[in-house]
This record gives sequence, structure tokens and C-alpha cells, in this order.
Amino acid sequence: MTTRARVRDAAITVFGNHGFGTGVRAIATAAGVSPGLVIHHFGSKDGLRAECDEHVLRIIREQKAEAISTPGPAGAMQALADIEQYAPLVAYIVRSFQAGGGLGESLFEHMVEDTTQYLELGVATGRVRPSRNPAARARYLTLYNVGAMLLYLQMRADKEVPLDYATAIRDLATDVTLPALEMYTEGLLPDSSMLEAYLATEDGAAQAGAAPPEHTDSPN
Amino acid sequence: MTTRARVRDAAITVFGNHGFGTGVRAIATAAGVSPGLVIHHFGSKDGLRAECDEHVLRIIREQKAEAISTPGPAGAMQALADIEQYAPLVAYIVRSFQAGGGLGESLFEHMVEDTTQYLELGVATGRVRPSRNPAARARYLTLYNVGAMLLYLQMRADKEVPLDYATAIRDLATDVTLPALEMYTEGLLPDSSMLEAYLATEDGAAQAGAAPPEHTDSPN
DNA sequence: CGTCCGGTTGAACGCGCGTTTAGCGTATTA
DNA sequence: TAATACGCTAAACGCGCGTTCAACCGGACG
Repeated sequence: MTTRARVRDAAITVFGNHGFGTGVRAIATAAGVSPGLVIHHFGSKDGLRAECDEHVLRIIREQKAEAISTPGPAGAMQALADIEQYAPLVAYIVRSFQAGGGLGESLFEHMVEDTTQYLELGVATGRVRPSRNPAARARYLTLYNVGAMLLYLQMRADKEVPLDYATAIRDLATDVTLPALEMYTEGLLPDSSMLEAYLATEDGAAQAGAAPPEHTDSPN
Repeated sequence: MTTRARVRDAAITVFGNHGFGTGVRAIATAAGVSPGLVIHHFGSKDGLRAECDEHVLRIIREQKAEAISTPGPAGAMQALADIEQYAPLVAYIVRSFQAGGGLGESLFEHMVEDTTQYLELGVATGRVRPSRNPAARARYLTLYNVGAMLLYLQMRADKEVPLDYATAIRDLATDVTLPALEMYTEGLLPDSSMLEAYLATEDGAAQAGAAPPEHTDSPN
């Protein structure tokens, strides 16, 4: 394994555990090299960061991103099996979302796409109710599930300890599964008056119009 | 208005617009004073940050936090009226959630409490379906709505421009209202098999057991 | 064997950070 | 009026940051 790759992997781990504010010297120490060599290989700290982003994205694309791109409580179960193995990657990704950079947005768009296909399949096989605007629903579900997970992890990570993502996500699943399933099967509102009122507005009609305008209450 | 308060308010604005990494000198310039005076008044940068947290929390408590503590698409509408006025506070709060600190958690717990009462009222008046575990549902709804909003705002804020929170939140409402209302009224799953399967498990029974074990499908 | 060249080091540089300190000006007080 | 306390500034200090640079080392090559 080349030194360059060793530095890159060490950077991913250190960035993930301590944030992008960590100094080059700490990364160099973790990789067992000198600070100057890091700059020599990657040009600058930003260059290193960019190469880390690229590498993480490449790994995820290779693995088809199944572990994180399947939202909802169903896919989360089997994802826990892999998450221990990819813990440094997960930490890095969480930091990337929090810090802004392009990687978070890129991953998010992938997840939206995967969710869209996942929901389409569910609708086709009758396991998911159809929507007036499938694209908006897929984006909504992705935004809410990813956002909630990030907030949950971040509130847990306030302690200095690097945080065990596997157990944290397990705890999240424990806390969330019942209300999520309730929501998914029974909804929140006892009747459809609010939805109909919204659909009667100009905005509501426009939003629903992006999908087939006819709407069926029961699938199959 | 005392100079101390002017520095504090300038710090809230600058922290909100450019993050907590901003230097003391920038805050001092924004407040029209010297860097040394900032330290002289607040002891250290952390002391200043703590006083900002305290001040923000006090303002929100005074205003009963109605603008941000009522989740769901209903309360968000009237909140937009006030949000322009409190834009610096909102920016600071968003930064606080992203950066960790105690303020985010504190606000979150307040929101959970408010959501609990809000949902209880809705259930009592028949406008919201009852839950097997109202506490878990309130926490779930708060976590998901706050998390989604933070993620949405943060992905929008990637540009250097300070970001207009009023229009951003309006856009979020536009994107989310239809799928959210669909979800709230019709759910996602066509039948209750998954929910029943989960309730049959040990975990599911334990989670549902925290609420009154009998469950009614229709309110009133 | 001599030469060269890429990988690597350790020391140094410049910079901006948070913070300290000495001193100034002004208003209050005896 | 003289003394004092306080708000405030300007300059500096020490530190850690990202980055640069001269030198070194070991193997490839003529």
C-alpha cells in the first residue's frame, strides 16, 4: 500500500473523528509521516480534503451505496451489518454533511434517486401507496430521514469520545421504529380535510399536477 | 444601549452569518470596538459565546418560542411572519445546532415538550389520531422536522451569501407540504402488516407498552 | 562506481488567532 | 481642585496553523 494512500486513509479517519478543523500535523502523525510530506503529495490541505471526498465517493459508488441510500426503517436493519466495517467512512460522511462541501449534496442526490426507484418498485408491487407527486415524495422522505439521522448523531456526539455509530444508529432505530410505522400505516390526521384544502389552493394544485392528476385512494 | 450589549448582539449576528470560527477581531470591528474590549467584557471568546447562548435562549423563552417550536406545516405559516424580524437569531440557532454546544439540545427538548402538548391537544379535540406511545411520537416528529429543516438550510447555505432564511423556509414549505400532507393523511403503507409484525416482536411490544396498551383506531 | 532522482524529513517562515498589558481620556467623588 | 475608578484603545506576546525549503537517503541507471 502506497504511502500516499496511507495518508489519505489516515486523513479520512482523523477528519471523521475530530472534524475538518484538525491540523495537518495530527494527520501526519496518525499516518506516521512528516507534515511536509502531506503537502508535498496533495499540494495543500484543501487538496487532501478533495482527494478524501473523491475517494469516499468512489468507494460508495463501488458498493452501490446500499448501506446508506435505502431510507426508512426497513433498509436500516441490514445496513447495520456493514456499518461497523465502514465506520470511518460513515464518520467522514457525517462530518461532510455538517461542514457543507460538495460531497454531502452529491450523496444526497444519489439517495433521492435510489429512494425514487425504491418507492416506484414498492408502488408497482402494491407494497407502497401511490403518490400524487412521486418525485416530491422521494425527496421529502430522503430529506427527513437523512436530516433526522444527522441531527440525532450530532446531538449524541457532543461528548469528546469519537462515538460508536453502530450502536447510535441502532438506538435511533429503537426510538423511531414505532412512531415511524404508526405514521407510515395510519398517518397523523383522522380525515383528509387538510389535504383536500391544500389541493384546492393554487400551490397545492401545482404541486400535485406534476404527477398524474387523477388520484386513486387504494392501490392495485 | 450599553456597549456590552452592542458587542453581544454583533457577535450573535456575525456568528450566525459566518459561523463560530469567526475571529474576535471581526466581531470587534462589527461592533465598532477594539478586540481587547471584547475579552475585557466577556473574559474570553468562549465566555462571549456562552453569553450569546444565554441571551438567545432568554429571548426565545420570553417570546414563548412559538415561531420555531410548533412543528408541522400548520405552525410554519404564521412563523414566517416573525422570522424576518428575528433573522439573526435564527441564523445563530442554526449554527448552534450544527456546531453542537448545549443550546441546540436545550431548544430541542423545549420543542419536544411543546410538540407533546400540541399533539395532546390535537388528540383531545379529534384533529390528530392517537398514538400507542405519544411521547415517542412527539420526539419522532420533532427530530424529523427539525433535522430536515436544518439539513435543507445547510445545503442551501453552501454559497457564501448569508442566505435569506425567510425565503429558504418558504421554499422548504413549498417543496414539502404536499408529500407531508399525503403522509399525514394517507400514510405510506397500504396495510398494517408491517406495524403488526413489529408490535408482535419483543421490542415493538416494549415500545408500545409505554403508552396505554389498548389502542383505538378512531378517535373521539 | 558515479550519478541522478523521487520520497521523505526537520527546521523554519509568515500569518492570524486568542489573549495580555500598559496607558489614555473622561466622568465621578472627596 | 485633586484623586480615583472605569471604559476603552493600541500594541504586543505566544502559539499553532498551513506551507516552504534545503538537505538527506536509498535505489535505479549509465
